Amino acid sequence: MQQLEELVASLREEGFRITPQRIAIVDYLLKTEEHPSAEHIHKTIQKKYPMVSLSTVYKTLDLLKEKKLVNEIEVEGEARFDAHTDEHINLVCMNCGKIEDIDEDSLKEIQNRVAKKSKYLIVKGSFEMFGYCNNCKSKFN
Amino acid sequence: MQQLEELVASLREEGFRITPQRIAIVDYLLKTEEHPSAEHIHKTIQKKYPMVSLSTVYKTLDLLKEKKLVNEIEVEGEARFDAHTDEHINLVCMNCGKIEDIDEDSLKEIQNRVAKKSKYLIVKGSFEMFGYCNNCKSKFN
DNA sequence: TTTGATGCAAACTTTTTGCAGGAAC
DNA sequence: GTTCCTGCAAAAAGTTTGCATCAAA
Repeated sequence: MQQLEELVASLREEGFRITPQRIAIVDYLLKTEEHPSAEHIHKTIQKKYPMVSLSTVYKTLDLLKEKKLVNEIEVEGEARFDAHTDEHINLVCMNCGKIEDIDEDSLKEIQNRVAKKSKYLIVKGSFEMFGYCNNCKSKFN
Repeated sequence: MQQLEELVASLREEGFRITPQRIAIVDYLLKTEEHPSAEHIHKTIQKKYPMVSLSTVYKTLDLLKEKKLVNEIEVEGEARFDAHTDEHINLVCMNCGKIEDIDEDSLKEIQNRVAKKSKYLIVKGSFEMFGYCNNCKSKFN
């Protein structure tokens, strides 16, 4: 988990200006485990910082994605964001919508095998698994 | 790979009507390896069958998804469709946009491990890997 | 003949863009 | 003071929906 100060420093070093809006967005992304959508980020940080527009959220997320400081995953036609940039599997609960991360040591191994088999140069993997979480699964057995 | 006749029979058995539009869509999906978008399906089959509207494509895709006769994957905010419903890894070339399938025997094993670790009931996995295909990769080394 | 399917147009959702004003440097 | 960023409003892109018409059964 990165610290706010580190991320802000990275942005400053790249020549980007540090604005209250950017701090609010980055701060929230680092603290949450929710894999929020742009809309959700916007609504949440508006409680604390009412002066952040949705388009600024989108523009900041683009910036952070480009600098590899956040990852984007797609769930049901909506982009969701995650400042935990280590490779992991996203587990999506099809009932309550929760997204959980799982570190999975064998991911790298799979990527290597696929690379060998396909002759692709693999840059990243996106692993989403869908199912029912521990709380919800009793309803679907 | 399923045959057109089988798929059409499945639909008929479920009580759905067999229309020229549905045949055109299903026929194209079975023949292509392109993982087309709805828009692309529409454009392509219009050459042969000019009387297919985009909303019918969407409605038919919804039907096929529901009946598990096609899978949907998201690439860059757009839904892409695939009649190859066996579990596999989708390899997306970040240069030319091609999507290739790879059967990967260890997928099931990974799913089992993740299920055990997370206590989730895993229903399906979506595995996309992004990189550069054999033709494009020389440009990115 | 009786549904269910089609196709248009309009609505909706998520994301992107242009630009004038404002804030960071 | 200069340049980059913000936020509005408008547009774009992808998808869904309502409804009158049409065709499969």
